[in-house]
Amino acid sequence: MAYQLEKELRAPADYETYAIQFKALADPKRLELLKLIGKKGSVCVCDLVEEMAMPQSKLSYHLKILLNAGLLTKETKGTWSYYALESVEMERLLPKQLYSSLINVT
Amino acid sequence: MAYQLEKELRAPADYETYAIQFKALADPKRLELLKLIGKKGSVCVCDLVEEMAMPQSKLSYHLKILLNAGLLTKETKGTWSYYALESVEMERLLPKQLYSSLINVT
DNA sequence: TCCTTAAATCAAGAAAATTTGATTTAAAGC
DNA sequence: GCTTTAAATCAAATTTTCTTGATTTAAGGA
Repeated sequence: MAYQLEKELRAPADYETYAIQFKALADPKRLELLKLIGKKGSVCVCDLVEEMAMPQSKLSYHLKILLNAGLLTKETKGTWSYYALESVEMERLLPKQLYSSLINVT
Repeated sequence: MAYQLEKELRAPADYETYAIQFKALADPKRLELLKLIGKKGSVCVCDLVEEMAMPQSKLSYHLKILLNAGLLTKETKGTWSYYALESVEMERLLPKQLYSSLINVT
């Protein structure tokens, strides 16, 4: 009974988190972005601007969504920001087939 | 070379499909809805209206999104529509922890 | 300090998703 | 045929998300 109650209380919060993560993934452009980052390992925004053919502010917007969802890490060096996949979270969240298509693309 | 090309051509379409499915999952209310359907096994809309405390048109809207994403099945009997989880697709798409929280909830 | 470059943020407009209540469709019973 | 009930659809209003271009922040070099 206490166990059931605990489950009921915990579920909605978990769903919030999942919803944020799925929302981040719910865009073909952001999936492409993840793939590109996965392929390069660690990339600065300026490189992504060229490769994604996107304005810089737009890219920052989408990177922030992925970062907030816990799917990316960010490391700042000087004026550069380097983004990389948060592989543990990605692997936990994504179906195998998709996950392996996003990393180690040769 | 042909292999690489094939991958390039196939990827965007796959991302579209994944985006549709993740979008369907990107809402706490829809996740609750999936859980309720999973718990009941097979449910008509009229029962869901009561349990989800939602207007009927709103429910139909969300059910359609989940159905289009391939996450639900629909079977019509007379004037009733019965919805159930498309378990194979759900299991393929969802992280284990989430999947098992949505089915067989006692 | 001044200038340059990289990246984040902001504000306004555009587009997409959601909500609402009313209407329509369609099956079943009388 | 008429009525009732279940569910889908529609149109309008609202809310959320996305895009754009300009501005701001912050680090590094001359």
